[in-house]
Amino acid sequence: MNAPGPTISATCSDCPIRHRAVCAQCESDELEQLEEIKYYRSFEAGQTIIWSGDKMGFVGSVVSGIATLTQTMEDGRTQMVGLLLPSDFVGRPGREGAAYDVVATTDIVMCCFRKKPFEDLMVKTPRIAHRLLEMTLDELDAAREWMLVLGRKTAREKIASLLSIIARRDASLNTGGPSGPMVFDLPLTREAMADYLGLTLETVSRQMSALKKDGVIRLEGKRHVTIPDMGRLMEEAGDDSDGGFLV
Amino acid sequence: MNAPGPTISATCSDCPIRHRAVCAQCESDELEQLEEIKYYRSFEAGQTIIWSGDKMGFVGSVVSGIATLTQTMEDGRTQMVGLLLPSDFVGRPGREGAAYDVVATTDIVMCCFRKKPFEDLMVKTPRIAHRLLEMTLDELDAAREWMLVLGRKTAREKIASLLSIIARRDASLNTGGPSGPMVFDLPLTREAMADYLGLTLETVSRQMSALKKDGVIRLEGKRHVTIPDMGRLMEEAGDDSDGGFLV
DNA sequence: CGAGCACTTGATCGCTTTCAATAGCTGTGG
DNA sequence: CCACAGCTATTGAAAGCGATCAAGTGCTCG
Repeated sequence: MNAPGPTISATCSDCPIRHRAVCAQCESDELEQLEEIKYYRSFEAGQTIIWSGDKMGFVGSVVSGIATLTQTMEDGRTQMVGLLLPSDFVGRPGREGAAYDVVATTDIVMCCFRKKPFEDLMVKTPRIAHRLLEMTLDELDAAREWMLVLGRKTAREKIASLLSIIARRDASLNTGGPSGPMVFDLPLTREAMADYLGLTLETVSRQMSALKKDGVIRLEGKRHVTIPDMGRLMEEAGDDSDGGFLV
Repeated sequence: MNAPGPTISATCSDCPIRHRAVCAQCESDELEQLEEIKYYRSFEAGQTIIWSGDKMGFVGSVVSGIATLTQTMEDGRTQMVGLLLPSDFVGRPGREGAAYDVVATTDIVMCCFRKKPFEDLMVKTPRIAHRLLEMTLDELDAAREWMLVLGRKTAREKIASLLSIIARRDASLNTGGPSGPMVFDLPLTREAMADYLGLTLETVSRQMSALKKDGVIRLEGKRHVTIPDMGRLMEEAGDDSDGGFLV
């Protein structure tokens, strides 16, 4: 089996993703019902959590760590189609098989629910279904934003877009305001960035170097990134610099 | 105002999209409630139905015709992020402004619901919320499929992918089985195809000519397409030819 | 110290874009 | 009835960007 991590505190009220995950709107009695069908699983960095096409026995939330959703063509070309961060939901109620590979990028902890009981619970508690709809609509928006990046942006703009997305998400989890320079660690290898952006890893590397040379980003080691001027980065991404969050 | 078409029969039971739209799972009493808040609107080909950023007063379903969802960058580059066919849902309950431009590609009829009453109804009737979740999950799958096309396929594969998608959707609406050659009219201009695929219209035109020369498709006029061998087209699209619908 | 891995950098190739000219079709008006 | 504008689509030639092929660097771990 796979449970490399230490024991995890099992009460929902202590849960770090309590107010952002699929259970966010649940009342305490509903939480108790969820608590009965939930269990935690840990995966190590690099492990495949779910294989595309396999039967899925569970759905669940990412508690900590990062995972990716990828599609692969017969000849091996791959495209990442989702980046799963803490509180993101995995699995599709109502479908038997998985449509994508889910791979742990870092060590990861998931809060899993057996699929059938979860589906039953969804019918009984509209708050869960409602929250899931909300999250799915957000994911759809993110996917469409990404289609613009994939279809119409240059390599340089793609890299800048990815960096600005990671920077913003990091900011929303940590310090409140994007005041002053932003600093974070890239959670992805160059290859994973390439799979996300529809590029080769060589091009990713070249554009990272170019952005560094032009002073748009600063790099310490390969992964530690500093953004001195967020507005500048967003210009490079081809986005409006006045940070309009989706209207 | 805009109502070029003839009067439209207003009873849900006669509705051509009754069993596929957001109302598909409703019982007759629920339909009656929907009937009270619904109204039809018609738009002519080329008309913009909703401008990105505008306040949306309604949500609704496409009854007949085709519309597109597009995003535009400041410098004018555009990417289509959705293709709306009959029964598809437009609008996002719970959000004020529109995130994308919605444009009628053909003359189109929509079944609209005022947003606020629809949102109230959604809370009261789980069947509507459930169906909307189902449809949103399907759209998310389609968007992710499209991310693979945009990120990793060649121009030739992109064209073949688009043609096979249109051919399959057409088949599911019309005759039952994909037996023998498939015939349909392209609902999109070369430019719209290019916006869908992240290509230029010249490249679209060249690849259409190439597929025609190689016997993968036949063309009469600019828009009337015949697919002699669907398996061949799917190979050209880089998909498995044994028609596996998403596992 | 050497193997393995992630990443960087260089040189070349080729696909898609860009720029440009032309064809075919439809509707309008002299 | 034909000329012409306006639009969509096709085709050609040249340029550019990212992919591909190929070394080489730097780090970690045994």
